Amino acid sequence: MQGTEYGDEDLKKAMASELRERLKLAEKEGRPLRVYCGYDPTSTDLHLGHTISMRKLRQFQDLGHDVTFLIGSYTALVGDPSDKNKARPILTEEKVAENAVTYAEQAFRVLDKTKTKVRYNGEWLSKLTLVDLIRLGQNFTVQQFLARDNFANRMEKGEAIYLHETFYALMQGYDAVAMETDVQVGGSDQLFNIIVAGRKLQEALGQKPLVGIITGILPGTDGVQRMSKSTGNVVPINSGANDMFGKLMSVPDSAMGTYLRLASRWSPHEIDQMEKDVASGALHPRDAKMKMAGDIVGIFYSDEEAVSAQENFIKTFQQKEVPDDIPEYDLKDGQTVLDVILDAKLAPSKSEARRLFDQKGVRLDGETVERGDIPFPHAGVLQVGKRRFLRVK
RNA sequence: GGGCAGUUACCCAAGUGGCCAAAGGGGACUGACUGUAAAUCAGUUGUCAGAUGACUUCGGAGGUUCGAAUCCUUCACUGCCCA
Repeated sequence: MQGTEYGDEDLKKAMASELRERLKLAEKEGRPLRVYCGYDPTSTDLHLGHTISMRKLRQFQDLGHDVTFLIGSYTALVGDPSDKNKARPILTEEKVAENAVTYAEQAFRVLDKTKTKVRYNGEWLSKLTLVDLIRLGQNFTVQQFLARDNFANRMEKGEAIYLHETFYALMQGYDAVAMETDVQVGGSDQLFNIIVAGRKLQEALGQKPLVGIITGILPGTDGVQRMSKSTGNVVPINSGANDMFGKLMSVPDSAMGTYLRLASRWSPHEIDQMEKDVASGALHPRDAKMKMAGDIVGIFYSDEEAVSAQENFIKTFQQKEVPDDIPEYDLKDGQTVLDVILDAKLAPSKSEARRLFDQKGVRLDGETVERGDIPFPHAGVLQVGKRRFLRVK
């Protein structure tokens, strides 16, 4: 039950003991537990936040259980109201299908491909009739839904709560039924969907209610808000080791503990020790964060790549040197510095580029370029801001 | 179906005829500093133009006015109350 977050001790105890029971039962029946976690393909890229539950799945997998990576092809059409204070725009079926393809593939950076079942919940949800849906709805009261945090908040603020949003929990609950789930993994924002909807529906339909494994929620690079694409604070898992390392280094110190606990490979004991060392001054906070970044990068890439990402980072940001692999650009006749910046998309508009010059944010081979309307002086490395580099030839 | 309130830039939000390219906050970006793309401090944050200039923007479309984010008409959307 490591790294779990129920927000309620009693619930946690109950779930832990149910899990023990369930394990015993499964052993008696000589079968592994059926474990799943669902992911709605609402964007093309998975980020670190998604992987917290995936790593839990991986643990079950390593222990020999039967793990399903469920792609919420149907639930994505509705949009989960859980993590929102706003209704999510409804995706088209084509978009969902397109996203779904890239999802599983990225998931295998964490999960064992040979032991993972990939399924789509459209498989059974598309077959439900209106009557079926109504029957499912009979198991819940409106009050139960209105009591949920997110709905209650929106209610209070006078924001719209659409009727279709309430279907989401029913759909997810039905997933559990369709797969005869023993264990469902999900973030604490899924508490209602898992513990209330899933368990209730299973019971109502004559199954043993599932055991919910509720993981903590990873904050984004701002260190406060939940990691989510729409907030723009994500650490993508597919953007390269260097980028991932850098993004992890930009996480504020205050969120380091959460990151270590949820996303690193260290045991709680090792993490406690690390925090003690930082507190006592034995370990520099910057170095602790580097260790953290290196470890997490190592999970998705390799430890070698993590080391080189770290070297790259030190070079670029601590010693302010030019990183190794940077894009190249062929200078054309008569181009000004401004032209090059716009053409290479180092700035989105002329006005913005001009501001960068005013703010001394443009350098060529380390020398500040004061204005953009001059012909490009000479070949060299053009740096815009801290992070954008271009080798101009 | 009726009544009332609302829709402002990436997000929240002020502005109720000219002093509005539009306060404030968040975010983002840049710089300084540093322990890092952390923290802190300062600046920038519609587009275009060799400055004080031009153009587009305040839900959509029309209109009144010398002049509209602000007034009127209409349409769309949201909330609340009544049914």
